[in-house]
Amino acid sequence: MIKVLKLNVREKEILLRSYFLSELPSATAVKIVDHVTVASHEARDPIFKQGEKANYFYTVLTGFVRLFRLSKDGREADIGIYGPGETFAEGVMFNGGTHRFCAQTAEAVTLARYEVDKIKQFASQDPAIGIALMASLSRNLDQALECVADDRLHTAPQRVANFILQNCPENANSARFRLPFQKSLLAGKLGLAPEALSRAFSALKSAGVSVHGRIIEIGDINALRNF
Amino acid sequence: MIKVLKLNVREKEILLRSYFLSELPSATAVKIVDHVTVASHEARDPIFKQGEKANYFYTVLTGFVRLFRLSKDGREADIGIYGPGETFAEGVMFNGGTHRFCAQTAEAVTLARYEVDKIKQFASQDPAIGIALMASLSRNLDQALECVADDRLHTAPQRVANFILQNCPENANSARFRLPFQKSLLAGKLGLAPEALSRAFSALKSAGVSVHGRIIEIGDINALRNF
DNA sequence: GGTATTGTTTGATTTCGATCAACTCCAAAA
DNA sequence: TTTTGGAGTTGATCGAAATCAAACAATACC
Repeated sequence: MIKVLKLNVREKEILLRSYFLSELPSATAVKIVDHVTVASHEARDPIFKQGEKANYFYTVLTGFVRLFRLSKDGREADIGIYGPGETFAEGVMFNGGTHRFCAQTAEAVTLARYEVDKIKQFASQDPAIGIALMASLSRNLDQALECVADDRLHTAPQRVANFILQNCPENANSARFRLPFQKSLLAGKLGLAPEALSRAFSALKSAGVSVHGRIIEIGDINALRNF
Repeated sequence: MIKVLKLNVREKEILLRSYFLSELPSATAVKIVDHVTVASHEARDPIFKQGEKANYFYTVLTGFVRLFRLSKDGREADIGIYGPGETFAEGVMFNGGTHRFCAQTAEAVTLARYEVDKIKQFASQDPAIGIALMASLSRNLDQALECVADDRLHTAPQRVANFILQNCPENANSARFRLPFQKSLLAGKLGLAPEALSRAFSALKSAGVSVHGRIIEIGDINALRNF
């Protein structure tokens, strides 16, 4: 069940700090925010399906969203997980207006929705909007290319190590953080079966990684870099 | 060895028909073309390396270019092959000005080079230029996501079948075409070792695919779709 | 034309991760 | 408290593709 609402103050703030809108002069950003609607989704809700006409693209306000391809035989492959402040499906503005992938909430989620037609119109008038959109597209493109390279070069434990390192500070040599979502979601993001993720965590014990529920502790960050 | 030259008439035409510039009103496209330089590369030339400062992005005029990640231990993973009319590395305009990947020619190649600073300036004045760049970014983003999904969902023979189908007409049920580049390059593009590509072609014999050098013949396109 | 070099195929072996099945753990509901 | 269901782990097996090695084909070079 989706509920469509107006933005509250808190949501406006998140949105203005998002990767997309934070690139813009604040007057421009505020103007765009005025045309945004908020959609509130329950866990496991479909947001759109591949093949559907695309009327919106989205920025996540709270929660996490899973973008995936559904194959003929019903299997799903994740191609991206998007969290607060991240924008997804902006590509539909330029690829014929049809969604190429499915999107689903991983949990309860609130989304900011941009109407494709309106934003297109804004972008054709103000170059700054195009530039902000390009920054978002570039970011997503880099992440996708990074993902291909990571899949092709690294084993499961190495990919998990890379993910952990992205959540560690640069300077310190030990760290601890909490996974922001379920392990099964992380497994999908890394292109692994849940069993393989579990085994990868076990393999990383020898590199000083210990896992308690969603809490990850890293004893020696440098050791992990060379795993 | 790189040679930098001015554009000749033929090259101008290819460029104006490229995915990037063909989105623009022709007056605008011509203005941009005036600021383009041409670089002529030999086979196996590096174009740029990951970590380098990025002064240009590129459209291929002739030949094929390989974009890849180089891992710590010296292995390479292809993340994209770009041919005539295709633009690559436009992302550097928005990600801090550093190349995240390596690019190398697969054979003798001529490239159109866009100066990042100049195009940024143009884009900040004319919204149409930003829109054309977004179209190019979207295209590359979609391809990258498609690649992740294909890697994760399909076996080697299925990925090869998909590639073949992309080079077949929609309507007919048999076809024949010539690979535009070496099989080893195709293997890399599909994330396979050359041996695996060879074996995949063998496996596709049973689906009516026969290979003679670079010539691929498909007896029953529909059969291939369900492989 | 012959020879070196590079690209491709084929065979044997190994490794990684998927899959299937059983079990543990935890949390929410009755 | 007991029960139920979902998430995660562990074990055993299987299959796909990498790797290593060698033969073979095609091409460029002298």
